[in-house]
Amino acid sequence: MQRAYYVTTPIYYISGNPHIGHVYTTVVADVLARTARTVGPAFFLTGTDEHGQKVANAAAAAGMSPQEWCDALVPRWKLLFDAYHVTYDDFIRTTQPRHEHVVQRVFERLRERGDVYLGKYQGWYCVYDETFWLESKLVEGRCPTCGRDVQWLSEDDWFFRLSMYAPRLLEHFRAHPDWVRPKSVYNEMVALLEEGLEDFSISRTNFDWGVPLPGGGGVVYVWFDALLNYISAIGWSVDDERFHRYWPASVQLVGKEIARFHTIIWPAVLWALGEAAPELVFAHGWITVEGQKIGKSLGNAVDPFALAHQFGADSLRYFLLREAPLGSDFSYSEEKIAQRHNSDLGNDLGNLVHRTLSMLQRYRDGIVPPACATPLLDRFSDVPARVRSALLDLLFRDALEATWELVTALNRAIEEHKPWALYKEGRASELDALLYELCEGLRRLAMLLHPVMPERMAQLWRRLGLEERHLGGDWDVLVDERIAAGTRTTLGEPLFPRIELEPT
RNA sequence: GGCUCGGUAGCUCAGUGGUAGAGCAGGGGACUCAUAAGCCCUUGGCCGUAGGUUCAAGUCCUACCCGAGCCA
Repeated sequence: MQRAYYVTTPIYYISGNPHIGHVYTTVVADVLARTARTVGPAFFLTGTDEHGQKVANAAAAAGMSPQEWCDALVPRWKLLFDAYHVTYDDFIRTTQPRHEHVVQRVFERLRERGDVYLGKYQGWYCVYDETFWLESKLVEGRCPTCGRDVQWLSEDDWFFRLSMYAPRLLEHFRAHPDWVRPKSVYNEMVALLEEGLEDFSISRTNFDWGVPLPGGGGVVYVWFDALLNYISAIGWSVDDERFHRYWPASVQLVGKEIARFHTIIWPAVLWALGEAAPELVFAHGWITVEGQKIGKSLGNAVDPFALAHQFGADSLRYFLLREAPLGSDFSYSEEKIAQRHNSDLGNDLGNLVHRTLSMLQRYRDGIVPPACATPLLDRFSDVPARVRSALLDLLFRDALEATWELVTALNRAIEEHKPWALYKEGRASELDALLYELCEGLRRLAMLLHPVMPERMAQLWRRLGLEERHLGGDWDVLVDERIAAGTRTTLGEPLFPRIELEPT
């Protein structure tokens, strides 16, 4: 049985509309999945987190049942991911029976094993954040994170014996210093573990929009329910062979605010079930606007559909991967996007494509000349391996910089050999050789950049007269194939037309 | 209050105790296939501050300042 590459995003809480931060996480996962698929089988999971009081409240405010509310919002998320060319293999919703079934099975398993017990849960509760607070944490009697009023709750809930797993967690962290990235998050989690852990409440009785506990007595706490999506989607306890083809996950992407759930609670739960911890949890930073976190309460959320329309989804994908450091916050602006688009995509890459295909059209009727040696490309023969390994290691900036070495080299080759002069002087074989190498170079660029800019690179692939089904295949095979003499190319409009921003 | 990560060119960031770097932006030049693009050359640095260790510190140590976060 071949192990597959398994990448997950967080499931997105469906109390509101998606913003650019959700696009970011999901696009990163998509690039990983697309890259992994060039090597072997891969599975990319995303989805929505639909339980909890906040969803119930939002639905009530809209005059809908919680399920109606979720059903109405899910298509918006799917449309957004489609708009950004995201190729998830599965989209899980925590209200689906397949998920609820697994959640209940997990609870039963933990109860059988004695990993949960019934205890008293009480404290000041913030409905908005769905969090209990100690008296000492309140700020002027209000929620310390959102400033809203809190209410006193006291209920009998099930607790997971998280404290019992602290030594094993610490041991796991020490034995796998790279399993949580970036390092800052790893260090913080180790510090938490060294302070010791409290047991974790996994059920609620104060509201009912959640997975019912088997045997009654409330619902599963939304956070516990949500974590289990990563294994319910791939058939835990339902199809063991399928489950173990994917688990443990290769990469689980999370926002830094939920690193704790994914690197402390999550592995402990998995161990309680007899399963392994994920291989890597990567906590990414936030996309901010002028340094401010994006949020509907701040009124600074930019419509991600509008951004895709304005700049092109692939340009946005490129921008986020090239410019944003994955492990820390990133302040974006339309000026930055336009600048990256114009300099890298328009001037360097797009113009290279256009001038090459234009000369091929002018001098050779758009037909790829006879195959010949490609000494320049041979000098860059290590680029595909470097790009692939950087992408799979989540070093997107490195991957793109390595790719641009090839872009620059091809632009230089044109200046150096001056095909317009070769043409005028009738040096046909030299002109053929140069044009052939340029075409083959473009083909490799389309291959290398396809995970990042799938739509634009598919377009380039078509203009090169290549069969689209080959794009996305094994890079080693693709490199060996080379473009065939006689292939008919098309010039077309610029791939990345320059963007001039309106002065504000 | 304790802790973590960061502070390097106008911007985004690399940097292994051994002559401070890249890309973009800025300035200049030659060219014409091309999206006024590309190519060549180039300006630009108290490496947050102050001490210390060392033959030698952006790099190691201490304190402090600023930013982001975690914990109490």
